[in-house]
Amino acid sequence: MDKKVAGIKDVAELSGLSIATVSRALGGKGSVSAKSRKLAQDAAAELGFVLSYAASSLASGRNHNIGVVVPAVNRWFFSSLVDGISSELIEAGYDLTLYTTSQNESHRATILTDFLLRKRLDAVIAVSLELTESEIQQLLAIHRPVMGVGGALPGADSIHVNDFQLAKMATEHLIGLGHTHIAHIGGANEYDADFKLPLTRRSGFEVAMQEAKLSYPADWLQTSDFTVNGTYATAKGLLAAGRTRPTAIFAASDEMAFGAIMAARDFGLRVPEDLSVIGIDGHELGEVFGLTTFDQNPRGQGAHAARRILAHLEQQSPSERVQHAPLAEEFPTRFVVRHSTAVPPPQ
Amino acid sequence: MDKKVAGIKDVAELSGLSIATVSRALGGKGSVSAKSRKLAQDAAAELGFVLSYAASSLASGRNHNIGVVVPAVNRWFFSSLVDGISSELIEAGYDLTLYTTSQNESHRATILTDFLLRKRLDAVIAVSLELTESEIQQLLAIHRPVMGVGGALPGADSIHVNDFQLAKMATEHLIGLGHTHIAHIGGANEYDADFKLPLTRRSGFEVAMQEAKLSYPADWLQTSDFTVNGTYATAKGLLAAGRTRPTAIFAASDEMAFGAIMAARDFGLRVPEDLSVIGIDGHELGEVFGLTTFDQNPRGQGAHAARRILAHLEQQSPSERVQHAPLAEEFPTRFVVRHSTAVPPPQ
DNA sequence: CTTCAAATTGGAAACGCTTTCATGTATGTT
DNA sequence: AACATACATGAAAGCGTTTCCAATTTGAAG
Repeated sequence: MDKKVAGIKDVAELSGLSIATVSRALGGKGSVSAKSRKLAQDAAAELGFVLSYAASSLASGRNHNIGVVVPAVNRWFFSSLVDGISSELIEAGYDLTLYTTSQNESHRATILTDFLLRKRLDAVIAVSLELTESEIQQLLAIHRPVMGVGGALPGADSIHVNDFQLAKMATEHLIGLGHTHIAHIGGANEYDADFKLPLTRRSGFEVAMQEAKLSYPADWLQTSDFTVNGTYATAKGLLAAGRTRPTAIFAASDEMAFGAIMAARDFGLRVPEDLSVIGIDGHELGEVFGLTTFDQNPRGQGAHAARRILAHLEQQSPSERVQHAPLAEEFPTRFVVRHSTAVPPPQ
Repeated sequence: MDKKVAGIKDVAELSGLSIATVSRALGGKGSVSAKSRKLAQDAAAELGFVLSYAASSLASGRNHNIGVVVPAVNRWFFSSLVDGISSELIEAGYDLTLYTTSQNESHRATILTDFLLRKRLDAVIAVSLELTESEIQQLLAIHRPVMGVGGALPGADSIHVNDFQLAKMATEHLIGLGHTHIAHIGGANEYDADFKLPLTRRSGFEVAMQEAKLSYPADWLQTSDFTVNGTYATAKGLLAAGRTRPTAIFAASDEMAFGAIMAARDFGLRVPEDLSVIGIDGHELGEVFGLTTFDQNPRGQGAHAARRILAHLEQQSPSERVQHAPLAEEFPTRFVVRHSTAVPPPQ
């Protein structure tokens, strides 16, 4: 009984218009008189008709769908980015197709060929993901703009913060307060794969220390995963009683900083009186932890990236899109001083 | 110079096979001899050809794409769910299209008609989202299975935890320890829209208290948003000096519990010696906070929901899919006792 | 060496729109 | 009033697969 789902043809019939006009009316493309538009819309509503994306895409080459590739969604930084992207895309009437790479390293390749390339996407936003030049070329070859977030992508647009500088400034903040015993907890090497972010931040630390002519025991350069839990454990090792403790810790991310603060508390160390902690990120929990950090506003970065790529898309039709030189944009950060950092305790 | 992107026709030519056979070989549908398959695949690889989703979808009616609607991605619970869903879908070769509703209430309607219904999706997983019966019918009418997570959806499958029971048990845990002065911080009414979760958990608290013949001042029934920050502020009010303090707090979510713990610390209250705190969720930070909670494993829930819906999809072709009675499944939780709860302090 | 069922294959008709092109028609100009 | 211009509209040609159907091959069994 339940007939076939209504097609545009049915709408045309019911409204007394041609298929072409109905398409224009509903798709909002060509010029249609207000009267016809209403006619078409009413008929569509009556039939419960909606345009089929598949058919539209096939015919027009436009998908209204943007792919977002993130290492993981359940990490604050990435989910904030996705949130920012999502809000812009919905606004613009675009779908967002989400790909997570880190659950299974082997999926990474699959994702690219099987999903990204299958022409379902109009563009791709790759977060903290290192695509090879050839992968990018593949994408660009089928006229899909690519935008990197969290690091430069060879040959593609990108937006990122200056990780080296941030790390250096964070360290210098501690040095400026008078600290001379500073430790760093950075990302483990295994996380270096994408954009070498942990490495970059560590360099910032090292250079700042070096410039200040400060040295530190080798084991004050710790690594852990980027989680609170992982860093909590690491920091416990670092702060264990019976050894020389640093008076300040520069954590490569806010979540790591939280872990360090929690660990410090477990040892009865007060922050910042006994131990200063600084992070990088701008995590929402920074507030209750009173964490001093560099806010890099990932939500804003996501929104910005989305806007950039949308602007690019709206520009022209896919095939005649201009291929400008890749633009690597630096996203501004904000230094947020709270009360997790202070002058070191008196000797 | 860069010719048109290769189509299946080109592959057919290059491989010496017919279009039909190439389609079968690459799509993995009908039966194809091993020889032909290899021929087709080699030719496709040589031309850098991949099937077009749009065309495939149009012709087959299958999208290999599942929509996931969540209130927000940047909240631990939801992002964990999405993570679980994502990992299952990738495994199965399905795309995941993400919609977030809460950034702008007005988008909610748009999302449904403009996105969900436009036949781009094979199925929809709605998280903590209350669809009206008619909305669900629309979805089902176009043969799109719908699955609710976090609450029952009228007429659709769903998977959820028993919020009332959980809340009751959490409260009873505190009562069992000997607490008589128990406060509850639940979700604000404005968040009741979807599935009345805050309300349900509050009832669990109230019923448990009532059964134990315990009373409490009206203002020990606090509400806040579901965030750490928000609850931190709320808890500060609750624990403010110079008033009768509860000896235990049941927070409606782990994040709220963290906020309460942080607030307690600011007042110099030790957890659990001076104040017991219990939550619900199984948040990863529960570990470092030592939080006693009910782990409802959102990642697992997501994965489970994904598997269920995939099983449903693989079953038959969209149109002949059997319309079974809606199945509301209860997802198991795990009581995790850590050290945020203990017997109340001596009078 | 037949015979028959099962496996493979190719031709061609969908799938449901968008868009170009050509043709009117309303609007504005001098 | 005559002519140019912009807007509206319909017919029809794709868009790139999948899949039905019929034809052909293959393989096993007799």
